[in-house]
Amino acid sequence: MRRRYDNVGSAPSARPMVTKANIAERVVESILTRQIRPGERLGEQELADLFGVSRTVVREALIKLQARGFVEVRSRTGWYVVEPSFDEARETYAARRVIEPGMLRDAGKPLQSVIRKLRQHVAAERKAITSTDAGTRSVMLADFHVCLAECLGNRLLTAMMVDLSARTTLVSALYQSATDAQVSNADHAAIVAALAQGDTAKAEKLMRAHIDVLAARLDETRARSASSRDRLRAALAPAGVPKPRKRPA
Amino acid sequence: MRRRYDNVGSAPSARPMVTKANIAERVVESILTRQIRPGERLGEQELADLFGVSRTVVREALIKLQARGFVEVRSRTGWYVVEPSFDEARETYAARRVIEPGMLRDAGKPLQSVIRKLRQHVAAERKAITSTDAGTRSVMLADFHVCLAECLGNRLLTAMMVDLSARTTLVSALYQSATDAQVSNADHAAIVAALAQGDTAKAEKLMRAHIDVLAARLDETRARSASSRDRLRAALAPAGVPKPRKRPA
DNA sequence: GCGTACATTCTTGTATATCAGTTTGTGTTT
DNA sequence: AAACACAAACTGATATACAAGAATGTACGC
Repeated sequence: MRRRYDNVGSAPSARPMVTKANIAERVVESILTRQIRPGERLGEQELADLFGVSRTVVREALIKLQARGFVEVRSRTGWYVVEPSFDEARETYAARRVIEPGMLRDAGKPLQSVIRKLRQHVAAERKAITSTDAGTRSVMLADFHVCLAECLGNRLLTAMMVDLSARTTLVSALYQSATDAQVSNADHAAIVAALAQGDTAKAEKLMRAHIDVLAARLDETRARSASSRDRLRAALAPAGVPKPRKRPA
Repeated sequence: MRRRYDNVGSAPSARPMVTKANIAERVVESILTRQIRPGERLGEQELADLFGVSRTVVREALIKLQARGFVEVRSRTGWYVVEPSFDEARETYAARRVIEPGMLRDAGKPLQSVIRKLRQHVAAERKAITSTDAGTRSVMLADFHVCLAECLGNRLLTAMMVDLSARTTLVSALYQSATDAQVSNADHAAIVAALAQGDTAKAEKLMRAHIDVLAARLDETRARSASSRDRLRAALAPAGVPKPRKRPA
């Protein structure tokens, strides 16, 4: 029988000793990389088997994610990644429009080290854009905003930005086509530049514009959901669309 | 044996059918009314007995509260209401300074019904001030900020403000003496007035000043904690303070 | 008297068992 | 063939059992 702390110390790690924090983290990561889409089902037993723990641990992880607004539970039916409504999608960007420029406004003259770190991030973004992996790319772009919060040194706001990032990814999966990474990267660079020269007002303005551009790309008609119901509605469009012929026999 | 849904419909309610949402809600309420102080212990079994449910339900409620930053768990020792550090206290106000004026900025010209509701709230505050109950009073004042978020119609930001309110209460319990309700109420009134005449810029400014006043009242030396360790440090001051004489016997 | 080892108790952490609602498949009836 | 009734399987919700660690009280050795 496998002991509990197999992988502590120098043990060659039988299995990675999964905790509920790990599970929650992995789910959030998968949301960010779009490996998990809105509406996707996350069964307790399924995850328990996958991670090799009891349903209890999985359940507690899911409850945490529920509190952060990433999943919801339909009683005796299943856990599902949330599918923000179009209204909620707008509210997500509205919240970011409130918080992010606000952070910059109160930033003061950032330290040299902060500027450096942000520049590094923007450079990393640029490099990532050439990479073929669309997942990495969008994670990188989203992470800029978290990085910013982190750099400005408020843990509360950073946590909020982490959650807003993931939520934005979900929203984007539902209501936006692929975003232009080049443009976003340029925006980020401009914001950092303004910050570097101490012009927080300008940085604030740029950030607002940046978010508005993103929000403007919300497309209500898109809504290609992964949930059975909404996906159905999209697939079984009531009229106008040419349907494939019925199979002869 | 008691059936599960005794209290639905017109049943005279054997017991109130407590869910984990109820428990979490009650704890937050108690934090807001300062019936529960930072550092206070919340044993799983204790709460389970109190609410008449199993530890499982209590535990899940606590995990939710943990995700919202209200409680923390020390392994195999117990759950405790968080005691924000002085830095975290400042960050709490910093976050509010970012979010609340930002909300007002993006508010646009609020609807007449919104103005009315806010005025009602401010009036209710004024009335509550004369009440002797200090708990009700501070809950009311804190709720203004939530009410504002709610009125401006962003559920995400509202949820954030709810959590920030509770957190502010905890911070206040640790690092602030009783706040001047009169002043706060007047500030709120002024903000609503500015909002009513469509001057969001002014409202924004007033809000920033209001929060700054609150934040300025943070007193690091105060820190009268309920946690054993910190309370000890305060009680057993190492030197300088006159100590009561030893008992003769 | 003092310090340490040990045992007891208390608390959370994890797993399992049981309960109850939802969904879905099937057979029956009309 | 369609509608309905019913039953079986599946899933989360809750309670309980047990394990493991932390804190504390106690007895022992010095």
